[in-house]
Amino acid sequence: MRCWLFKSEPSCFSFQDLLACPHATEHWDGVRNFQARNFLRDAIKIGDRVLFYHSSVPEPAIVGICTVTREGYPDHTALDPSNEHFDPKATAERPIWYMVDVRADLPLPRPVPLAVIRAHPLLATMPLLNRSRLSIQPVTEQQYQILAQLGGLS
DNA sequence: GCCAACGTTGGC
DNA sequence: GCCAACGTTGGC
Repeated sequence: MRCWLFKSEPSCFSFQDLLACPHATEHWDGVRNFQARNFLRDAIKIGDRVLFYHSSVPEPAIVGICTVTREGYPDHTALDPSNEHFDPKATAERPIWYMVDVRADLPLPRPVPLAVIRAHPLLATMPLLNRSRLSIQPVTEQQYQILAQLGGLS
């Protein structure tokens, strides 16, 4: 099972916001980092698991589990001049930026704080800890199992 | 508000 | 293609 971690500032879009969407499904748009774009466009597949991380809050933490419901497709917000993520270099023919759709599955019974992740030897290698700009990042199966257990699942 | 990390831009 | 400057993210 492939697994990913998606970061979001809850003041912008929270896990609770995702849960409240119709069918709990929403577009994950607005990503403007090439490495993250490559994951969205090429690597993330339907059915992949996603850990939802809240950043820029007093206690940053992984707070919920999601599933990918649609694979990478052009991020239309890049073409909309009125959108805050507008990119004048993007065109319909060469979209540059991509997004996926995700569905919220369940909140973690016990959110896993960043401090706990940092303190765990097998989690301390996660890009989360030293790649602050990477908002979409891969998680190994082993890391996922550890995080699920720390989060109160299984 | 400060600062570390690091991606992007642009001059050469 | 190198590298300095700059901008952004995000923890604290």
